[in-house]
Amino acid sequence: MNWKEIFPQFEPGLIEIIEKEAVQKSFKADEIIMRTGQYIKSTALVLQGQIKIYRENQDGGEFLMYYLGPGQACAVSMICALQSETSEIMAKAEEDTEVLMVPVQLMDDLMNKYKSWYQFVIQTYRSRFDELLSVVDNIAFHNMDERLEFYLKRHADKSGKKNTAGTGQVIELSHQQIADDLNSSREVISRLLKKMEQRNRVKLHRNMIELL
Amino acid sequence: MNWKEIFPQFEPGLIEIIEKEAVQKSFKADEIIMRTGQYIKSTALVLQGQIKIYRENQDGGEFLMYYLGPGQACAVSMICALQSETSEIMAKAEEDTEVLMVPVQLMDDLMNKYKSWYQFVIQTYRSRFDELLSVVDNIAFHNMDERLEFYLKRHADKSGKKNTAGTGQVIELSHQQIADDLNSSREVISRLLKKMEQRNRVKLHRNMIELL
DNA sequence: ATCGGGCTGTGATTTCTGTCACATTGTGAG
DNA sequence: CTCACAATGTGACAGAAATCACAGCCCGAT
Repeated sequence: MNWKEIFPQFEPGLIEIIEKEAVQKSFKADEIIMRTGQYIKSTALVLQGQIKIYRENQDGGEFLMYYLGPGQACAVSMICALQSETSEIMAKAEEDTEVLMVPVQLMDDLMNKYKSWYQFVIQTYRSRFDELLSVVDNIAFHNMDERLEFYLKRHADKSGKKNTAGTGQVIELSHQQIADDLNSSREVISRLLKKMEQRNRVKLHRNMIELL
Repeated sequence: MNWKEIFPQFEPGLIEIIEKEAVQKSFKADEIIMRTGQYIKSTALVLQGQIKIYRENQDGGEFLMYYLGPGQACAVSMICALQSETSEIMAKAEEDTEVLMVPVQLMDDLMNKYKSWYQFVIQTYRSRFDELLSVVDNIAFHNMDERLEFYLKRHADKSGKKNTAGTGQVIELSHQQIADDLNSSREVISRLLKKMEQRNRVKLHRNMIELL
């Protein structure tokens, strides 16, 4: 795949270095790309697919923070980079995904030499930071029903599937998967979805939710 | 006040520019330094005191995210900087505070010319990002009792007041103020504090809490 | 077709948190 | 000292969410 089209803003010299030093990797849907506590050896540039970034706690709970799509990169690894530290987050492939792994040793050098890389890093940080701010908003100020609506809308936007009639978006997830991402329980999500259906916001099917 | 001691890592050229272009400002305790929605004209470097950074929602709720102390800077303003945007956060002086205001127009230039500034920005982003991750942790995975303990410990560490015997830390806040910072209600905080007192974790006084 | 396992629906119960109402206490201004 | 007011204590209640228990349903493998 021609990754240069995904990052058209990169300068020729930068492209050359990445071409030489980076490794392309593939991940299947649901495969874990980076675990919490793992050492960070490279920064991931997403070429194709979607990656979900989670925060985990000690006793198995996980909480979805945001998505990374083509043209985006993992902010955490760009900065933790400098001092070979361990990851504070977990990354999981949402769909089959193609990723370009750039060794962290290059980070400092790229930052200094290539304006387009520097711009990219700054912009990545800014976006991720803003997204974290909305995440805080969501859990600090909103109940589960509103968080669920936000989750569904965002998922639909990111995965971009339409129903056959083209009249609405479609989400192919079980209630259990949604509950996991929101660090809630299946019953709560089922009940809230039922209420949403009664208000004509969604239509429920097995392993699939239609947004109206 | 000699601010160069607070930022000893800055290079001579950088110090010179800041000396020429930046303005020093004072804020009284509880004064609001930056409001949500306000245009960002400068980045704040904290010289003295403590600043609290809040996320606000539409209906008057506010939620404390983290503190900025001497030698630290507002990450948001360093990045929002580039495209003269409005602030996503609110900053309030916790104590009487001295701040150095650096015009945002300089940001790009400083980043390119001064390695020590670049390092500082990167490090600032990294720290703030990590702090936001713990914030998410806290509200996503913990109940109010644990969040309260975390809040008290952090406040005590940042303000650094000791009791007369020197046997513990002291927090000079009313229950209402704590409730506001945690986006909770006074009664809930009062009750949880009572429970903590029964477990000998704190000793309660008027406008003051002793950590044991 | 049927069997079994993963989804989904639903009631009952409990815990946590927010809200209202009101009593009590501490403290500083006069 | 006394008064006013802010801070704190507490009971009652409501709603959100987690948990447990179990029933019914869909769908693919055999």
